[in-house]
Amino acid sequence: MRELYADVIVDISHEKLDRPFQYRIPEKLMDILEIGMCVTIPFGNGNRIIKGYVTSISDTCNFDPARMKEIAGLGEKDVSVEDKMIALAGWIRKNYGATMIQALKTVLPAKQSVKQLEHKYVQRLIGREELIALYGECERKHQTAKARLLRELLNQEIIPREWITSKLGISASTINSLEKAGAVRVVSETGYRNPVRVKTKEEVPNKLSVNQARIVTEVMQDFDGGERGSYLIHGITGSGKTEVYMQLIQEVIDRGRQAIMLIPEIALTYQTLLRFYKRFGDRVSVMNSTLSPGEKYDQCERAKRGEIDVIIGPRSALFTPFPNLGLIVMDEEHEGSYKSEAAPKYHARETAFEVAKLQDAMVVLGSATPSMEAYYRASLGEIKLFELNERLTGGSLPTVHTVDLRQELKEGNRSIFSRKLQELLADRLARQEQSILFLNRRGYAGFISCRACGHVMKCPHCDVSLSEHGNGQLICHYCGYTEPKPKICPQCGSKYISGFRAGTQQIEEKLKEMFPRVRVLRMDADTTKTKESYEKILSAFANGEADVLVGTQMIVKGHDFPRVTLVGILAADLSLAAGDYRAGERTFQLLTQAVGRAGRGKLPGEAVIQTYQPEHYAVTYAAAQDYQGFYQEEILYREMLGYPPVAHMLAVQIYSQSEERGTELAGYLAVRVRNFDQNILVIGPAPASIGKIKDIFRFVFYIKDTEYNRLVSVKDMLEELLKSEKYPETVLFDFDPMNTL
DNA sequence: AGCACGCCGACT
DNA sequence: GTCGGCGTGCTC
Repeated sequence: MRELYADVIVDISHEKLDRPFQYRIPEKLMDILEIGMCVTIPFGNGNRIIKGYVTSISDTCNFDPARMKEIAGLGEKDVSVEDKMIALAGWIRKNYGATMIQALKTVLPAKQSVKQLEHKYVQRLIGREELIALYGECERKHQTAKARLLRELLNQEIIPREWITSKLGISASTINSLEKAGAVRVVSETGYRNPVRVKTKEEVPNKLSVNQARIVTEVMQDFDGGERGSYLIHGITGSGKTEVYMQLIQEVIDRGRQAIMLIPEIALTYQTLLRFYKRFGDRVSVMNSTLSPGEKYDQCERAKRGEIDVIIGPRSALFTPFPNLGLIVMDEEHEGSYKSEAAPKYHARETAFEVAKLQDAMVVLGSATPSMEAYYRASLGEIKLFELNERLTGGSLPTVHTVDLRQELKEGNRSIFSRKLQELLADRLARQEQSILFLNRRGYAGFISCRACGHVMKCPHCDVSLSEHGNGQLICHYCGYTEPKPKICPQCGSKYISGFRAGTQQIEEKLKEMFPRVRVLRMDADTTKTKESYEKILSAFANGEADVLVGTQMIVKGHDFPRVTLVGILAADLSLAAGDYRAGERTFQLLTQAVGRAGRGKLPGEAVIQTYQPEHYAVTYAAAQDYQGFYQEEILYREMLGYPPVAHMLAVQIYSQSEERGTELAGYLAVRVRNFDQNILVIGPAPASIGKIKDIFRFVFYIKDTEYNRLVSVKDMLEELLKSEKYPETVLFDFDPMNTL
């Protein structure tokens, strides 16, 4: 008979206990117990029974077997918010692959900072006379510790506990005995800091249009009927999705429930926040990556106590422990930043469905360019679809010109601006209207190569080309390695070594050559080191301090510029060249959103899409602003090749310091998968497309199957294998990866 | 966090 | 000697 052991974390909030303890699994639980389950265990010298959670199960014991205790039984589950959160961590671990500890860390706020901000105080409960009497008694009995504390309490009615234990050198047992005698009380006063100063609430619920109101009514009808559905609002930019979200949130609050508002990190601007503060006042709070762990913990505590009704934040806001959650809204649902980059690589959309299920809430997704996943689910009827087709401001969709760059070159135009774009730019400058030039950055960083021999300057630590920066330095965007730009080619000695000048800086320079008096603002990773500078550039442009805004990805999102009447997309198809299965989707989304930037105000807009592949469906449908058309064609392609969302995919990534060991392990794991299930499709292994980052070699293989759960069982098998045969390499799992590069 | 253990001064 | 307050350290 095989013995099994379980690692259990103890349900006591204290640093010293924040680690697993190993317990023997009793026979009756042998087949039932799973990772993530709640158990009761005897703990400490008194063997008092407390609650704990199973973080892993193994057949080896790492503790003196003679002293190891047995699990007492199963604990009650799903009562408190915490238990639901831990159940959620278990679900994440199972479906995305990670250790239970990692999963718990993503779901629960950092515990270590608890004691710093949850200030505990010792408060005097008895009157002055009584205190003096007690003090005298202690003095008489030579109870020095008590006497010291009581003397302090004579001057100060309430003293921070921390100060007592450190400065006065009095231990917990002394405080305890005084508490038992009824002389003092320990109170935990939590002085919360709201990270954003609360603005006064101005009641300005804008009147909803007929279409907007219809959505709210239908969703709330379902809700009141006891149905907890999922919804997708497909609304073009400017159609007023945010108003619908806010009204839904209000309705949910009116029913005594709380709401989570998910927003991509980059769109979490002060403007957006302000709208919510104005509507919900101090009942709304923000979660964001710039908050300290302590502040994040504060927010969770406030939510738990029912001091707030709404939380706004990026994907991590999903784990806010509301006592009575009613609604999760996910704006810009297609955004890639909703997928976690670190293990567990969970997707906030799928996780939101699970959170909603656990807490009896509903999910509302919204996007101008819905993800294939969301629209596919809608087509299966799993999600209710709403369309918002009209711009509230009355602005019309821009006229789009598609320019074939090959044709331009043939006709002798070697500039980065097509003749059409030049013409329209000149026209806008003359009319004093604003323009946006958008550079599709992917693979477009100005790399340096030799014109004589073709040698490309690469980072010695990572398998990527170095980019040129303004100051004559070459930099690696993965590890930050820099070196001076060489004068001659290190390969052949030719002096004709130079960059393809096409970064945002070069565009700015070219623009100034062409229109000497043009006022340009540039926005890219260089000019927006801080969040502040990002907002500063945007508001400067909104104030009309420049004629042209040049930038990458980030200018496409958020922010409304009513005076922009021209958008130029300089190289539309560079993201198509990336060659992974989401390239078409990403390109379509980027182009649609970029085009949508033009003509947001009263003036009609125009857009120029410059491309080498004008016939590509992602380009043509984006130019026509035709989401349906794009979806139909793209889903066909996904179906044919068995890609998500029609089928599912698991990327197994192997990171190793040694090239041979990495290759060997990747090969071995792939073979094990093939043997595990003959019918499953395994692709690879191969070195990752960036084969080396910071001197760590990267390998990857892919597994495809129509059933997600089959991939989960493959992952379980590999996790088991990796645990029993300890390897120094890191293996990560990525389900339905966002990119396969 | 809670509990036992062991040290040390005080008192029968 | 023993009683009891009080700090220390451990908990599978």
